[in-house]
Amino acid sequence: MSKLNVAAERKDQIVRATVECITQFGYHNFSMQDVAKIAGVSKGIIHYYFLNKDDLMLSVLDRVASDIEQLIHTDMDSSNDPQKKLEIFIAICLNVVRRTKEYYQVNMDFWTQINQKEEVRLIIAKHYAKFRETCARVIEEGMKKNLFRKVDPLAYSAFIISVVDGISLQWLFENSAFDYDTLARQVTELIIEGLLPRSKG
Amino acid sequence: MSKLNVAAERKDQIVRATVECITQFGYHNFSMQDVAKIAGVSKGIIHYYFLNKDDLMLSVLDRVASDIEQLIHTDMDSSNDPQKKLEIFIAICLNVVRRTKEYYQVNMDFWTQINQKEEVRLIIAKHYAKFRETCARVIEEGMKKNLFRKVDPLAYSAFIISVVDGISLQWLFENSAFDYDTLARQVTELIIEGLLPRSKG
Amino acid sequence: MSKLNVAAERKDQIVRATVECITQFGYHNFSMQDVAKIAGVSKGIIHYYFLNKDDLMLSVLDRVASDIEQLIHTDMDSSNDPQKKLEIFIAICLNVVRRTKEYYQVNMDFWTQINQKEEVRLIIAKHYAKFRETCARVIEEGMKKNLFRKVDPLAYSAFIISVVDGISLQWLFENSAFDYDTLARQVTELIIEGLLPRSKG
Amino acid sequence: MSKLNVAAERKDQIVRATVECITQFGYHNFSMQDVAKIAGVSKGIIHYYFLNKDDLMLSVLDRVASDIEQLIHTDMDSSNDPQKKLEIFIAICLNVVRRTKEYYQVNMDFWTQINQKEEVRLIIAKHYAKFRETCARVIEEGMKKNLFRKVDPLAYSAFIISVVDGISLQWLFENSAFDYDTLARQVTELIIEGLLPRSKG
DNA sequence: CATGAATGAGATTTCATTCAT
DNA sequence: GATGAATGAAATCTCATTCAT
Repeated sequence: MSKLNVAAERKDQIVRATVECITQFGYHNFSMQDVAKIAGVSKGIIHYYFLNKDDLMLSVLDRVASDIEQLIHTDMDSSNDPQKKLEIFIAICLNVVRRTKEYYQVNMDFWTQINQKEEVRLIIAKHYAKFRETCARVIEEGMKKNLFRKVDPLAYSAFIISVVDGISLQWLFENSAFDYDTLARQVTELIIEGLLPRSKG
Repeated sequence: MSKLNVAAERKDQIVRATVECITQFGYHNFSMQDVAKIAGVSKGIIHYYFLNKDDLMLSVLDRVASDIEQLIHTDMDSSNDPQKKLEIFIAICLNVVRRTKEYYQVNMDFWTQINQKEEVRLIIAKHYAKFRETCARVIEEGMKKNLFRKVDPLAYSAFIISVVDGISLQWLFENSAFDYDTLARQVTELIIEGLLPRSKG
Repeated sequence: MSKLNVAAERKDQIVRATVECITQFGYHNFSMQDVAKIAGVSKGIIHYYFLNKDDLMLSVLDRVASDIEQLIHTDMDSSNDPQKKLEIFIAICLNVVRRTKEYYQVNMDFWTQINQKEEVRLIIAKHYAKFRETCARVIEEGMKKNLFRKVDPLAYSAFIISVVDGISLQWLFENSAFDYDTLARQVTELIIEGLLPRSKG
Repeated sequence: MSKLNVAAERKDQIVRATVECITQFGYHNFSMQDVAKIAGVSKGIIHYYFLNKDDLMLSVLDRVASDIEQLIHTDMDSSNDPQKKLEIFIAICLNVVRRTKEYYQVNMDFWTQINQKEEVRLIIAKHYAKFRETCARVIEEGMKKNLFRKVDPLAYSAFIISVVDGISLQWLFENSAFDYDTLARQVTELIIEGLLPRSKG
């Protein structure tokens, strides 16, 4: 393995260990020592690959965000029908919190940093912008094909993402508050209905 | 001032200083010393009134949650029309994050604790349950008056709250991502539309 | 009740509460607050009656020491035979640790202070001197009556007290290390034997 | 120096500094800071080598106890005569408090912990059990050789140790209360006499 | 590259003592 | 006499970061 790959491998190893730490001990309850132990490396080497803890955390954020993104893109390309695509998008987003509750929480942990660390805010903002973009392009496609009525694609995307985030949150707080699958079906229907051309009264 | 009031006053003073600390330094970046300085009291007295930092934080959560609740209830009672009431509910919720961005963020900071501290999770869950309940009762009223179509009131409430939470979040991450007022109008319309009786095709 | 009595009563109340605290929480693990709560008085009043915590502790030492002393004197006066008297003395001393294990431990807790607080050392020294004196006077009486052989009364007293203290200690460390009553009988016999006139070989 | 030795050396350094602190400031009147200063290391490193203060204290107890033990064993093996051996045992024990007054006091300081910390009690109990064992084996040897009369070896050992502990204590409280050497000779004689076969009257 | 011993700042918490009421 | 709110010093312990090896 080349030197470059060794470095990449080590960094990955450490980032994964950090994610593990966050999910296991909580965002603010783990030490570099914990990361080192789980990664199976020495404490010193972490500071060789990462400037400091903040730097490491930013790498974690990047990793978590792109993992979720990749998840979505992979599945969405399986259909050509805009409505189907949207339904898949919503379904995947709604499933993230259930399939990888920890990942969603790690992600959420970073939200609280936006006020103190502009860099974190920027990454999250970029991430959400991408999401809206992805969603908006599908809506535009549907509008072009006259399958959807005329709406502001980005605004409607923000609406869609709001719903999935909001539902995920409420479920995290109390997962017996409602039947997740039923609610998922209902909100998907509402979202799609809102896009369909209005029948003349 | 009577002794009883002194205690209440002091507790309030400390809780307010803590909120100030969270908004200023971040949830995990302030010390009891900071609270003491901002509250204008000694470090020791905080532990006289609060068992420990956790206990203090729970008081802060309680305070923030009930402040938001009160805000909503006060304004909602100004109308008798279910649709109007819902519109007010949505408007207020959507305004919380803008009028008191700090409050919303402090509130959000607690979300990340739900995995580590069951007590925090329970308080937040209770808080959201109340919100849904408030919302659901208005929907039920609208259904009874045949103004709304038949829906599951609690599920639809979860949906409404999802939207306002999700929009608020995205706005926090990047408040130039969309025009807040326009989006607010649009999602309100979508939410209300989803409740209105369907016109026969 | 006169003012003087009120003061004495309060002091007694506080000293007793302190003894309770030591036995319950350990010599160094209780606060003035604990004393106040158990005594049923306010924290402030303790400092009215006692200069500070050290002063209070000295009162406790006095109390504990004289309680044990009184216990011994009361029972020893029941006989006139020097040998009987000594046997009673030994029996009572050996019983202190079993009847009031806590008292013996509180007493012991002060031993560790002798290096830091001369005043404590003096009180304990005085206490032990009294013990030896008490014992020595009985030995002298026995010698005068030709019941005991000629020994140094104070030295032999030190020996007697050594035995009862040492046995008590070992029993405290592990009360299943030996059968206490059997050992008590044996050492008593040895002590008395050591005092009896030697049979000519 | 190898890394393994560095750790051992550092631990030893810290334990010795702690003993120094106890003798100088008293068992409960020294801080980790004090230990650090005397050991010439940083505060942090103590917690690197010892889990916490309790852990450090247990190491100190271990150290003190085994030091005393070693002292005894070294000297006792110089004779083969059971009576001589016992006399040496008694002499050494009685000398510990004089030669290393501090050591004896540190040891004593732990006694007061037996009620609060079972682990401490167990170590002390084990320590005393060893002492009795050592002593008992010599007595058994003397009995086998018909030099001593028939006694319960462990019980008599408890008696012997009682005497030396008790004498040591009284001397600590007031070292002018009696002439130590004279008393030492007297009690040794009494102890040995108690073991010799009784002359028929 | 890699280790882990070492540092020292800083956090939470406890508590004897004071003092206004 | 009596209260208990308030203080502030001090203690233990954690941990990111550095650096000699």
